Amino acid sequence: MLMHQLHNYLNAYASNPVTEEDFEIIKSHFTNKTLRKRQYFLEEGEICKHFAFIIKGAMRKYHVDDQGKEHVVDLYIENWWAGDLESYVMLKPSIYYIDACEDCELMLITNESKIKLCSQLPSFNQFLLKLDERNHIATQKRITSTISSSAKVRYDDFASCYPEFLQRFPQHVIASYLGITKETLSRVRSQVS
Amino acid sequence: MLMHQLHNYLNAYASNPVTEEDFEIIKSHFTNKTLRKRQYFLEEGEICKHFAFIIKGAMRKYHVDDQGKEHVVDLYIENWWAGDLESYVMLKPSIYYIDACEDCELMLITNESKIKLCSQLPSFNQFLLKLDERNHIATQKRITSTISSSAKVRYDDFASCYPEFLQRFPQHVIASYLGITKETLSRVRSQVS
DNA sequence: GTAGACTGTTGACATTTGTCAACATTTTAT
DNA sequence: ATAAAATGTTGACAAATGTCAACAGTCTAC
Repeated sequence: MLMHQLHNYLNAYASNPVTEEDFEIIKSHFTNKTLRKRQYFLEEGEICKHFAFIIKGAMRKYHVDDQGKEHVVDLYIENWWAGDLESYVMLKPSIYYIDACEDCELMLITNESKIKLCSQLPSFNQFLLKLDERNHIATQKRITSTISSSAKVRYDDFASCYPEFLQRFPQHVIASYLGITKETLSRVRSQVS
Repeated sequence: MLMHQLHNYLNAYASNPVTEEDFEIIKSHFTNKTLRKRQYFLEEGEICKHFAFIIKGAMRKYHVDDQGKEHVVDLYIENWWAGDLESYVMLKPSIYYIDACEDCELMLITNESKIKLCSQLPSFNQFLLKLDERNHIATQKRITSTISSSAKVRYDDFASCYPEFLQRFPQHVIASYLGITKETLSRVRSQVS
């Protein structure tokens, strides 16, 4: 049963293990969903009603600008969370698309369920705090890298930090995530490090 | 007494107001500090023992690369928090500098105090969660802008989003925050919007 | 199995941004 | 009061990256 993957994941971040009973409570707040490759989880203009815990598969979040160009903002694989927080908590129409880059198995949770879970289980609340912390740190690093480094250095950093992502996402998606064109990425890759 | 500014700030983010008694508890976990312009709050290699709530003044966080160049990662003014989360929670030497861009009055809190406060007062925990949420959303927008837009558009967005910052920080600091040189910013500013 | 989409590479050239140097003003320290 | 540091602008040129077009290989849907 794939559900236990979330249990393992929670335990990896909790200060003390999540009991079976607590996990039953947690489980009851989630629903399951599968997505085929290239299907949307969220489209621009929609409200992001659920956050998705990825059991299996890969997804990306991107923004389409006024010239119709896609800009990849986030990449997700197993054990990550996908969603648009601003839309989720403020009930605002999202400016992002989220779609599946591989067939996906997801566990979904609404904001109401999340809030209920947080008040019911302080450990779940703590877990979310830690997650935000970790996310904040990673994002800070990404910004530092984006404003400080050349395309080549950014790619090399990305490749050493997330080697698995190179196998899971096509190059033009990674290029967009790094804020460069697919042509520049192709050229940068052919240079020796 | 400047302390009440923190109280107001907490109330602005709490789902229900913080009582006087609760605020006394909160206050007891903070210490005061003043910084003169250009003094360091944190230097590279140090562990960030405190987070600072800014009562008055302006600060910046920056990274110095191998070529000795400064890259501004964050700008802070009144009612913002300054610190390096990664160093703070993991007790790792920081790679950042944080210094005062104006004379500052700060309220400091250690990580132990923060943790204690969170378990003592669930409302303080909730408050931090909301703050992280808000921060996450702002950071997401910054990344979207950085990877998607030209120097001119990034500056215009910044100027309309944080007009006050233009008055409080010198141009070369803002340029660095936007990931461009001061010369490019100077040229971009002289173009009509 | 075939047509069309998706992916990745390369070349020629354009555009954006950076680099370096010079200079003028303003602010700061003594 | 004065020298030094910080700030902001401009010009000439260089480097990085983007744009557009052509092409080839792979995957996908029917």
